Amino acid sequence: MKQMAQAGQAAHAGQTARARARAQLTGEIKEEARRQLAAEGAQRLSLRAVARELGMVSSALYRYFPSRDDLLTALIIDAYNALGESAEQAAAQAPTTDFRGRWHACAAAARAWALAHPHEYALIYGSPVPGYRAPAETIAPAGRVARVLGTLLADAWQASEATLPVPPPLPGQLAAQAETIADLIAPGVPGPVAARAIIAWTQLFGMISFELFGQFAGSADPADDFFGYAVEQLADLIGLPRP
Amino acid sequence: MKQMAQAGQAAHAGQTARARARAQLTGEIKEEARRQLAAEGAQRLSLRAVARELGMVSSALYRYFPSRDDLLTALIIDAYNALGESAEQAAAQAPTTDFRGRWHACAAAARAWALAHPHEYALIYGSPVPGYRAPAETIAPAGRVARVLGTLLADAWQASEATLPVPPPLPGQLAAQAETIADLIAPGVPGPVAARAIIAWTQLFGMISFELFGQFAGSADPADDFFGYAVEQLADLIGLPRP
DNA sequence: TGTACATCAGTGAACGCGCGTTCACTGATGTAC
DNA sequence: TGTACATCAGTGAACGCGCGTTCACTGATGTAC
Repeated sequence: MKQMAQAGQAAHAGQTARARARAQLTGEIKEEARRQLAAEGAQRLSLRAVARELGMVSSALYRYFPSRDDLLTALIIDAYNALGESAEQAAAQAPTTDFRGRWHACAAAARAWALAHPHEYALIYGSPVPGYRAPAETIAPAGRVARVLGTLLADAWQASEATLPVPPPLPGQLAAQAETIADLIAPGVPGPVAARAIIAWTQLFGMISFELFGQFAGSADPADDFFGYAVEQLADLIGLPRP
Repeated sequence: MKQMAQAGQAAHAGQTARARARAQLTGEIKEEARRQLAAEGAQRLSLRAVARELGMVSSALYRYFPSRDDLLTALIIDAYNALGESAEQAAAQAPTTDFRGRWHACAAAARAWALAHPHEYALIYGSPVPGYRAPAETIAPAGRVARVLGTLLADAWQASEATLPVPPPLPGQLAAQAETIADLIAPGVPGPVAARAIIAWTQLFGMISFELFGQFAGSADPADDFFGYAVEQLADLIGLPRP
C-alpha cells in the first residue's frame, strides 16, 4: 500500500491517499466556485451554494478554506494567473523581434480573456469587494500582463537603442516612480518611456473595463475596431518601431 | 391656508403641504442612502437600514421608491450629475480659448470628485451591480463629462481649423462610430480627431479607476504627477494647441 | 363655509429567504512502535 | 505484521443575523360640492 503510493505517478509521488483526495476536492471546490462566479458574480457566490452543488454539507468546506474570503482570494489568484498566462502565450506567438506584434497580441489576448470571463475580470479589475482586503499573495500574479509589456519593451529598446526616441524628462515624483518600474520589469528602458508604457497599460484595461461594463454603449460599441486602433496609437506613444 | 400655499416661495408654488413634505422626505431618503453608500458601498446599502436611520418603518419607504433598485437608480443619476456638474464648472473656470486648460480642469475635477466619493464613483464606473439594469434615464447624465470634452474640442477646432492636424482615416466601423459621436457632442470635428478624444475619455476614467481600485500600488502611486502627465499626453494626442 | 368622500403616508406584523460560522460528534485513514 | 493511538474529513444541528417585500390597518390631509 505504502509502496504503491510511493511508486505512483510523479504528480502523486509520496502523497497519501488522504492528501490526494484533499488536493482533488480543493480543486473541485474552486471549480464549482468559479462556475458560480461566472454565472452570478462575486457577491452572489456563497459557500453554502458551493457545498450544496458538491453534495456536501456547508460546514465541510471549512476543512478546505477557513472562510469565504480565503476562497475568494484563491479565485482572484487563479483569475490573475489565467489572464496573465493567456497574455504571455499570445505574445509568445509573435516573432520575438516583432515588438508591435507582441504588444497587439498581448492586448488582444487580455481583451479576449476578459470578454470570455466577465465576472472573473470584474473580480480583479472591478470595484473592490467591500470588506475584502487582497492579501500579498495576489501581487505577483496581478503583475503578469504588465510584465509582458515590460519585457517586450525592454527587448525593443535593447534591439534598437539608437533609433528609438526618448521623450522629455518627467515631472515631479513620476520620474522616480517610472525609474523604479523600469528597473523592475523593463530593465534598460529609460524612465520617460516606462511612464508612457504605464499609460498604455492603464489605457488597455480602461478600454476593456469600459467595454465590459457597458460604457461604450452609443459610442464605440462594438469596440473591436476602436480597440485595435487605440492599441496602435499606444504603440506609437511608447515608440515601438513599425515593422 | 390655500392662499398661503399659493403665495409661497417659487419653489413651493402651487404645492400642497403634502406634496412639499413628500419632496422633502424623498430628498432625505436619498441623502441617507447616499451616506450609507459612501460609508459601506452599494451592496451594503439596504432599505431597512435607511428607514431605521430615518426613524421610519421599512415598509414606509415603499411610498417613495417602489423598490430598492429604484432607489439605486436615483443615486446613480445623482452621482452622474454631481460628477458632470463638477467637471463642467471646473472647465468653465478656464478662459474659453485655453482649450488645454479646460481639458486639464475637466480631468482634474473628475478625478477629485472620484477621490472624494469613491463608492459613488464605483457605483457608476465600477463593475455593474448584478441583477441591476440601468434604465434609460441614466444615459443623459452619464454623458456629461464626455460632453465637456466634446464641447471644448469643438471650440478648439472651430477656433483654429487651419492649424490643427487631422490624423489619418480610421479603420472599419470606427469611422462611422467616430462621425456619429462627433456629430452628437463635438459638431464640426473630423472623425479621426473624435476617435482620439474617445481614447482620451477612456484613459481618463481608466486612470481614475486604477487609482481608486488600488491597481497603481507599487507603480504610479501616489498618482498626482502621473495623472497630470498623462492628461498632457492626451492633449497632445487629440491635438489641442499649446498655449 | 361646512360637510362627505377620496387620497395618501405611515404602522406593525408577517412571510420567506439565505447567509457565514461554530461545535460536538462519528468513522475512516495514517503513523509509531 | 499487528495493534494502539492520533489525525483528519465530513455530518447535522444550531446560532444569530439581515434582507426585500406584502398586506390590512389607522389617521391625517386634500378635494368637490
